[in-house]
Amino acid sequence: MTQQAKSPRRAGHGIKTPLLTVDSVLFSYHDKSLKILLVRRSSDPEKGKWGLPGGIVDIDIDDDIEATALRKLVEKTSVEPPYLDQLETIGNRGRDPRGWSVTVCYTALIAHQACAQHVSTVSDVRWVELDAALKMKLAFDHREIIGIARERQRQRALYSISSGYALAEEFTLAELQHLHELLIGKPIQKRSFRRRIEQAGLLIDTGKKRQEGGRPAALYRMKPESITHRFVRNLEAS
Amino acid sequence: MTQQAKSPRRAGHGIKTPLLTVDSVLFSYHDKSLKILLVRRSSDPEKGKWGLPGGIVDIDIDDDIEATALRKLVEKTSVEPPYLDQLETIGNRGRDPRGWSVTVCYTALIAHQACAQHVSTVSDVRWVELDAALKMKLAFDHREIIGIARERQRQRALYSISSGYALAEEFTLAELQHLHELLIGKPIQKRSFRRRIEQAGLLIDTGKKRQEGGRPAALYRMKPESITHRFVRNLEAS
DNA sequence: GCTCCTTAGTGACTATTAGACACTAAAAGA
DNA sequence: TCTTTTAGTGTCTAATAGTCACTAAGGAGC
Repeated sequence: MTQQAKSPRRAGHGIKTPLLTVDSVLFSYHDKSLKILLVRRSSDPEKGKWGLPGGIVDIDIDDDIEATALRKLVEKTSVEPPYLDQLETIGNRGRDPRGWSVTVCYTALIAHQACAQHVSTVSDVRWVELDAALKMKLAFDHREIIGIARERQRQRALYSISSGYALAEEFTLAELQHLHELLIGKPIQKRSFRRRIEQAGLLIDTGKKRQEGGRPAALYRMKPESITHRFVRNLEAS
Repeated sequence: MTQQAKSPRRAGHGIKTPLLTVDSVLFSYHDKSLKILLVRRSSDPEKGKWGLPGGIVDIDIDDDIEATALRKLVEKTSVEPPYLDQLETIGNRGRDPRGWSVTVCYTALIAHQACAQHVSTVSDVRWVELDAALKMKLAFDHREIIGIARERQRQRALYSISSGYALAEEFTLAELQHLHELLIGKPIQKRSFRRRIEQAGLLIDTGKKRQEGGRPAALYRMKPESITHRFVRNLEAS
C-alpha cells in the first residue's frame, strides 16, 4: 500500500488531478523589523503546526487563483493587501502526506497596523520575525517557500522600491531605507538611495513631518507607479 | 445546465480540484529570426487548433511539475532543452471550456538544430516566427501566455544573456547581439554589448572561427553561470 | 540662551559602466 | 591592389551609484 494511493482525486473522464492550494508569504515592517504572517493549522495534515496563510482553491467560490489568495488573506487579516505578486508554483509527490499536491505561492505586502487589531484578537495568527520564521519547523515545505520569497524580495530591493508597501501608509525615507537594508543584508548609501527615488519621482510628499529624537523627517506615501518602476542600475550587490 | 458542471473532478474526501496542465513557450533562434514551437491539437477541446506544447500533469508518471514540462517537450522535440524556467501560473473558470482549469507555464530555450530533424518529420509540430504566432488564433489563452513569455524575455535581455540558449551550441557575438535586438526591439551598441560580456567572462571561446562575407568571427559557447548572471546595469530601455 | 546630541537632508567629488562612433583587422572578389 | 563586407577595438562622453563631509532642525541639560 503506497502512500500516494490514499485519496486519489479522479475526474469524470478519468483524470486524476492533484490537490491544488495557494500559499502567501505576507510581509510587513514593524518595530524596525521585517515580519511575516504565520497561521496555526487547525486541521490535519500537520494540525497544530504553524504555516503560511493559504488553503485549497475552491472552484465554486474563486474566479481565479489570485482570488483564492486574497480570500485566504482576508480571512486571516480582515483586509486586502495593496501588493500581491505571484512567486512560484511548487508541485510534487512528496510535499504533502496526502499525495501529489500543488501550491501556487504569492508574495504579499501590507502595512502592519492595517491588520494589527484583527490579528491581535486571535491566537492562531501571528506575526513572526522573518529570520525567526526561517528557523522554525513549519508545515509542509513552507520554510522553503519563505526562503524563496525572501530571496526574491532581496533581489527586487536592488532595483525597485515596491517593498515599501510593507511599511505604514505614511513613512519616512529612513524607514524605507532601513527596510531595504534588512532585505539586502547590508547598509545602503543614504545619498544614493534618496537621489534615485527623488529623480524618478516615486513618492508623494504628504507635507507632514514626524519627529523622534532629532530633526523631524518628512512623511511620504507610495505612488502606484513605484510598484512597476525599475531603476536602470542596481544598488551595490552584497 | 451550466458549462463548468460537465466534468467535476472530485477527490475521495470531497474536494473538487481543477484540471492541471503545463504549457511551455519554447524559443529558438534560426535564420535570423526568433521562433517558438507550436503543436496542432489532436483531441478536443480545441481539436485541430495550434497551441503550446504541453499537457495534463500525470501524477502517476511525473515526480514534479517540471517533469511534466520536460516530458511534454521531449515528446514533441525528442530532446530536453538546456534552459527551462517557470513563467507564471494561470488558473480561472473561463480559460478552458471544460471548466475551472490551471496551467503552469514555462519558458524554454533550445538550439534549433538540436531538434530540427525530429520536428521536420512530423506535421503536427511546427516552428513559427514569434510575431506571427502572436497574430494567430491559438487554443485557449495560449496567445496571451506567449505574450507574457515574450515580455519576460525582453526584460531579461536588458540585464542577462541567458537567452543565448536559444542559439546554436556554438555562435558568434553578432548572432547573440541580434537575438537580443530582436527581443528588446531596438539596436544595441556593439561595444557596450561585447564589453560587459567579456568583463563578466560569461562565454567560452571555442577557438574556432566562422566566416560569411567578411572577416571570420570567433565562435563561442555559453558558460553555465551565464544563466544566472545579472549585469548591475541595464542596457538602454526601449 | 548656549552647548551638545540626535536624526534629517544636501553638496560635491569619485568610481563604475553604458553610449557613441570612428578606427583598425581580416577575409573575398573584381 | 582596390573595394566591399563583416569582426573587433580605442577612446571619449554621459548617466548614475559610492563616499563622506557638511548643514539643518529639533530636544535635553545647564
